[in-house]
Amino acid sequence: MTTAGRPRLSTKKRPGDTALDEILDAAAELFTTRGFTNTSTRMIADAVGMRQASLYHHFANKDELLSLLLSGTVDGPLAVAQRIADSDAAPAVKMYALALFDADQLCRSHWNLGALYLLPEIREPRFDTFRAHRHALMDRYASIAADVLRETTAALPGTEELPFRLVETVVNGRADAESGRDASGEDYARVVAEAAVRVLGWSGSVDELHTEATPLLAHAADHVPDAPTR
Amino acid sequence: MTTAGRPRLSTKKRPGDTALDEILDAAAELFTTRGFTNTSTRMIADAVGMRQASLYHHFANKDELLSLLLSGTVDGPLAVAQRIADSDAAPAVKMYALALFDADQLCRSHWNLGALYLLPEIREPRFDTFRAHRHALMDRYASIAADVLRETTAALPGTEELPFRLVETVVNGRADAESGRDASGEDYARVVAEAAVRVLGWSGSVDELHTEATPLLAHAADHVPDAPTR
DNA sequence: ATTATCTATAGATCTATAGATAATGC
DNA sequence: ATTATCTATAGATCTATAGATAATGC
Repeated sequence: MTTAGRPRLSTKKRPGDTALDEILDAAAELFTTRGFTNTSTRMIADAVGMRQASLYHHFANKDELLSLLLSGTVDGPLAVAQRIADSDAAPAVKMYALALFDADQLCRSHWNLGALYLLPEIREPRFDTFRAHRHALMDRYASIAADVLRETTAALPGTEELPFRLVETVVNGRADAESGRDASGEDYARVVAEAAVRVLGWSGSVDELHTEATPLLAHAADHVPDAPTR
Repeated sequence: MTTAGRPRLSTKKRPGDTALDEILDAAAELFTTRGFTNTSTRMIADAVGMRQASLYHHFANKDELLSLLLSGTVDGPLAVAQRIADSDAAPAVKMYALALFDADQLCRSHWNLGALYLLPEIREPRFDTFRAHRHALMDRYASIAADVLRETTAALPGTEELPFRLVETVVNGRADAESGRDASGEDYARVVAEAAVRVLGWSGSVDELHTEATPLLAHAADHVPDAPTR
């Protein structure tokens, strides 16, 4: 049982139900490790096992490929952040839960998709709807962080930016690990989530936070179209 | 009073005593904002005010330009880290001082030079002497962090990676600020340095740390060829 | 007939080299 | 004579389109 269309010269090399999924998998690997401009459509085609020109049957241009990957990674976290913010949990629990969810997702995705945020190319105007979504997520973090700070001792202005930045560091850790460095412990996500509340001056028990965050997350992450794990 | 050689068609557009300095200034701006492969030698030449081919009188190839910028940014911090590690200050003071020095330098450099570390291209083997230097710096951080952790309550494994990662976040903050987001408070460096000891469970006074770190830094940073501020 | 691939290639880059030119320095 | 620029261009890409081909679906 094959499908319609002329057969490929090469056998299947990538996971995915559709040709576009196979292409996105290869593009994710190459864009995150080599960068966007430094990855040619020929390299993607070779990694998929089809001819360079054949790619264009599945998308309009190279930019669209990056856009598809980007939109798959922000929408989930943003929806989860919204639900966590709307819950009636304590601020520290919200902060911990949000950081844990995002850090965990960044740790577990098959390719280091968070590294796409670091690509210089996404600062060009054609990607600014993506950047707007990402800034909305940053604002959620800052708002919850400010709530936590109100309950602890005075901190320097700018401290509310730290939790979001800490979560982002998962990306750097994975990138360095891939270029020949020992992997940062298997649950670096918990390290980051704990740090996110510690930098806000929260000094209570993290085990308790974790216990409270778990059911909150189970609810918030329910039915949310999360980023592809592979 | 001009100099030897055929005159340029354009007037001087960049700071620098030599043509190479002018070129490096333009390359620093373009590589940090647009990326390496996505910046053509023609763009650099236009930004300097000379012809594309004329650039090659001052360096052998585009890679060398990036190498020159990279080596200017790690050597200073590594030397300072060495002197701080060799001092007899308390571990928390060392950690705070090191983080403050690096974060401050990353904040103040004319262009966001730390963003060069995030370029995917530097993972290619031709840049691995740079990566080795950078890993040496990471090891210094981890070693001092481990000393601090030994004096505080037990933490999850992997926690000793956090101070280095926190310092790196200065780069992300500046990059986001440049693409149209409010600048993170003027002394974000102090926020980061404080966070670096807080995530290690250190709960004493940061003002005291700062007071002790200042003379240590004055000595450690003395006669060190630091990164170009402009 | 429709679909998904293939081959071939146009047109636009981009890096780096070759050789001419216009200054200063001796 | 030496230096730093210039003009011109070779050779190697790279993206995207045009049109042929080999399957399935009806």
